Amino acid sequence: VTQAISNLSILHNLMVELHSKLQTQGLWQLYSGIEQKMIPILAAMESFKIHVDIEALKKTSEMLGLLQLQTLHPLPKIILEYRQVHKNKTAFVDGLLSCMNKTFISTTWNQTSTVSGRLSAKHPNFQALPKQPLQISKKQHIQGKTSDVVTVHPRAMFIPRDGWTFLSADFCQVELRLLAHLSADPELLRIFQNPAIDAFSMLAAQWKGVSQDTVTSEDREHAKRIVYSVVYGAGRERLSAILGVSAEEARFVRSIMGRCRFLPHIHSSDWALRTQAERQAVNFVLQGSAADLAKMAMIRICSQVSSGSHTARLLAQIHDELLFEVEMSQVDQFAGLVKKTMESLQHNEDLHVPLKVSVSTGQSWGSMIEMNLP
DNA sequence: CTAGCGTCA
DNA sequence: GATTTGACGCTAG
Repeated sequence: VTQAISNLSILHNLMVELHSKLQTQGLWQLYSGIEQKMIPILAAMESFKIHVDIEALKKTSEMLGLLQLQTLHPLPKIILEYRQVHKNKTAFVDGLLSCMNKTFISTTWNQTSTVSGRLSAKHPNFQALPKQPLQISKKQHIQGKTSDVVTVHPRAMFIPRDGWTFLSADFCQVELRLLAHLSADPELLRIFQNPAIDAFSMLAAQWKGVSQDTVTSEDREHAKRIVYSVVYGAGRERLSAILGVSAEEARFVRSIMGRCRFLPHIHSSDWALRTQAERQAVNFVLQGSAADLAKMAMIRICSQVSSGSHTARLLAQIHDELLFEVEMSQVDQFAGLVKKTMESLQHNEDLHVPLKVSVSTGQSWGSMIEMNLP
């Protein structure tokens, strides 16, 4: 009973406090007259059931699923397609055109706009151009079955100047490797010790129960999504302990290079805020450390270029990927330099896991082919 | 799950 | 009538 009285007393104090706050802001009327009265109404609404005609739903779903081709109405498809086409046009054609300067673009790179230390790009956002070609059906005549398909590949629009070629260098599974290093998980470390293994392909193969060389790029991408979801979401509790994230009294975390992120809600009593801060903490350590590595790679490579005979230019950074433009005659040599410099960051930073870099070249950013390097 | 930017409604 | 916002599109891990 005394407990109940004490609780009531707390409630009362809260009420008085809230009342005065609302009143001073002129919100009391709104609160008591409208919002408070809404509560039981909404509660009732939520407890009621609105019945669904399952058969009709199934039929509808079937109809829409059958691409609602020329049967019934062509309009919905046309609208949906129009929206997609229009969006693609505005985003990847008009958007690009508005950034054009004669025959080229040069995007703006933000150095201080992310919490993790990553770069961001705008005008255009070179880091978010579609990877896969977009397919849009061109003219779907109302009667005719002529479905002309036009495919547009935004990345293929970017080409090197005459006599030069694109060369891109990619840190393979960089955040996962950093996780292996920072967590010192023996299983993960063992996987990465073998340079021939592609961790995501392996996991995809296990996941779907097929042999590893039948894994499609979609399967691999799927496995990758799942792995990162687990690492940054479900695996949070175990990970935060391993990465020493929440154990500390400190209200911030650091990347391998000491970049830090403050997490004011890490000890919040609000579950949503606190768990979000925990996920952000785990993510920051890995994403921020990966950003550190990428930036160091950029610095080291560019310094070698400017002090040597190479004429290569760094055109863009897509987080774990560096895109260069290289004179044809220097491609092979430069490829070796880039790969070596990037992979040697392992030793410079005393990582307990090897770094792997894959290098590809091409005559457009949409058609890069991996090089075979030692 | 975590980071961004750009396009709508 | 113009301007701001939240959802979703794409990217990266």
